[in-house]
Parts: sequence; C-alpha cells; structure tokens
Amino acid sequence: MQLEISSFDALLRQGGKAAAGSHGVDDLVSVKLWQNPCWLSFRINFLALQFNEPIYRWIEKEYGLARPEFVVLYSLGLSNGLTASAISSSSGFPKNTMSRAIQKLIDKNIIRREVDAADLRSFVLFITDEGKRIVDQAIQPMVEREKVMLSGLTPAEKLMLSELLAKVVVDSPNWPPMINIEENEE
Amino acid sequence: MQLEISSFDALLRQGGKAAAGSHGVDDLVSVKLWQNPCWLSFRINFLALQFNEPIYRWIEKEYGLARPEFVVLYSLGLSNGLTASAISSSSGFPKNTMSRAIQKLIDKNIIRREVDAADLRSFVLFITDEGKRIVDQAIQPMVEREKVMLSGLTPAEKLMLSELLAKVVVDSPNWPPMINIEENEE
DNA sequence: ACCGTCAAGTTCCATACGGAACAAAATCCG
DNA sequence: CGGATTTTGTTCCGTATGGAACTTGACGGT
Repeated sequence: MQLEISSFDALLRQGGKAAAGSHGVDDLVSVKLWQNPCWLSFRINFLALQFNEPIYRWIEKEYGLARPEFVVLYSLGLSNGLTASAISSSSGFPKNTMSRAIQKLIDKNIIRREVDAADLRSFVLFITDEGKRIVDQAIQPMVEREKVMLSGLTPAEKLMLSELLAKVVVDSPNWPPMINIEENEE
Repeated sequence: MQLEISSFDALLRQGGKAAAGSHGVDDLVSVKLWQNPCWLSFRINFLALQFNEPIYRWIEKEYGLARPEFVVLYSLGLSNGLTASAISSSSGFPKNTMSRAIQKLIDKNIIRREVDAADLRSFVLFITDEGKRIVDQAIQPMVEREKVMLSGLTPAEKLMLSELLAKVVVDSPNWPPMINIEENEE
C-alpha cells in the first residue's frame, strides 16, 4: 500500500490527532498542531519555549545569571576546560555574546580562564567550586521540568522519543546549509 | 523486568547512541547529546535552532520581515481573523513585541485590522492579498527545510516522531507552572 | 447601576543582542 | 621563509527586546 507524497505529508502532520482529542489546549495551538504544513518546527519551538521560559526565568531570579551566562556554565559543567568558540558553536549563540557572558562569569568568580599554551589566541575555561555548586543546584529543577514535560508518555514512548530526536541531531552535519533557495541574487 | 529510576534515566539519555556512531557531529554536541541529564531540552533547542536560524535569516533577507512579524503573518495564514493576544499567547512572544510587529505589517499593507464590534478593546487581524502571497511563497523553503531535517528518518519513524511530539504538546496544559521550586521567598 | 478587578493593546525605557569591523595569533602555501 | 588567509576573541554601535506602567473597555458582584 503506497501513499502519495501529499497524503503522507497530511498523515504526518495529523500524527497523534486521533489519540488527542481537543483537551485543554488553546485554539490556535490546535490549529498550529493539526493544520500546519510545518508541523515539526512548531512542535519543536513550542516545546523549547515551554522548557526555556520558566527555567531561565527562575535561574535569572535565583542566581542572577542571564541565559548566555548559564549556557556557558552548563557547558563547562558537562565538559570542563572548553574554549569560548566551542561553546559558541555548540549552543548557537554568536561569539560576541559568549565573550560578554564569559567576562561576567569571570567577574563573578564562577569560572576561571587560562591561556592555552598551545594557542596564544584562545583561552581555556574552567568552572570554579562556586560555579560547580550553582550548576549542581540548578540542574535539579531542569531535570524536574523535563520529567514533568514527559509525564504524559509511557517509558517506552520516552525512549522512542529520545532515540528519534538523537537520530535527527546526529544527522544534522549532513544537511545542506540552505543558502539561496531561490538563486535570484543581484 | 523493572529498572531503577536512575538507570532508566541513564538509558533515556543514551537513547539512540548505539545506532549513531560518532559520525561528523561536533565534539561538544556529542557530549551534550549523550552525557547530559537534560537530554530533552538540548535536543529540542538544538533542532529548533537548526530550523529557525537559516529560515528566519532567509525571510528577513527576502521579504524584510523580522521574526515576530513573520510569526504574525504565518499565524494569520493558518487562521485568518485572529486577535493580537491570541497570536501572542500561542507563539510565546510578549504582547508588546507583537503589537509593534502588527503595526509594521499594517504599514507595509501585509495585514489589515478591524475593530471587534463585540469587544471594543481588541482588533481582529486579516491577511491581505499581498500577505497571502508572501506566506504562500515563504512556506516552501520552510517545508523543504523540515523535509531535509527529517531525511534521516524512515517514514514510520517520522510518523512516530510526529505523534510523540504532538502528544507532549497536547499534554502541556496539565503541567504545573513551575513557580518557586524552592519556596524560600523573602 | 456603580465600583473593583481583569483583559487588550500601546508606550516608555533600560538593556541585551548580534552584525561588522577589528587586533592578534596561527596556518597555509608557494 | 614571508605574505595571504583563517581563526580566536574583543569592541563598537544601532536596533530589537521585553518588563513595567498606562489607557481604555469588559465583566462580575452586591
């Protein structure tokens, strides 16, 4: 049984509609869920927002760290001894924004930096004890938030979601950079 | 067979690692994929960025519309006759940002607004022919981008991903608003 | 019908953001 | 080896952003 492209696309964006009902969710959100040619980007962006907004608001209030600063801190928490550009490219923030964030973190004694003897242009960044303390604390509400967001899925579904998202991320280096869809360049 | 919480969490964040290998993907991205207690938010944010960044850059260059403006336009393309606050709440942009975006779109004759006779405070927004033309065009690279991003998945996997994401979004109204994780309020 | 509360949009303003230009160091290459 | 090119990080600066205060209209209760 072979579906045409167009009806498979329609099937895709309707994914999960049957199981859902129209419970609780906002009208326009419903439309953007079920009648949207760009189903992926809406769902992804919506969920990113649902995570980021409360979490970064709380981190700002609790620790006085803005989002770029916390991104630096979190990255170092995962892998100490990183360079500014590594953090910048993995997080998507431009490097000047990272530069400022790093300065502030140094001033606050949350991270520390050493010149890289092998490359005098770049600095290697290390988390301080104070910094380590902050990430360890802040991570708790973050995982809690994720747990809440996933609470509607069964364990098997969570695992499946994790695998599928990871697979897409891993594939990302193969994507064309999307320069000039239409080549009308003057 | 019952897993403890902690080892199931570990399993979750490793989701898909076996199948992946360490192909192409950046070092720090690998770490954030596989050694990250917040696997969901990283994957979601990463993918959102991979979509948004090139798309909105292109839309800005092609049509001179900033992201909030295009969000308004796109929303009206899906469901004409919306109100500013509806768009604001479904998209996550604050209402003053939406207000400015709407003004600009009106100036550019891309949308039009009428006072709501039933509620004199609010305006109902409509897309113009010019606006309709723009969304119809701009949607093409957007769906194309999504197609590229999903090209590493089989049709069955795409469908599964669509269903799982939708299920999570539909569940979102049930989530607690995450006020005051720690209740040390002074 | 009136007053307090709430909701829709706008305006004000300080600030963070990100593009572009820049300095310094590394790398490439003939 | 020496000049062109790339890479790292910082600085400059115009602009978009979003919190807060405000205006106007709706709504709910007594």
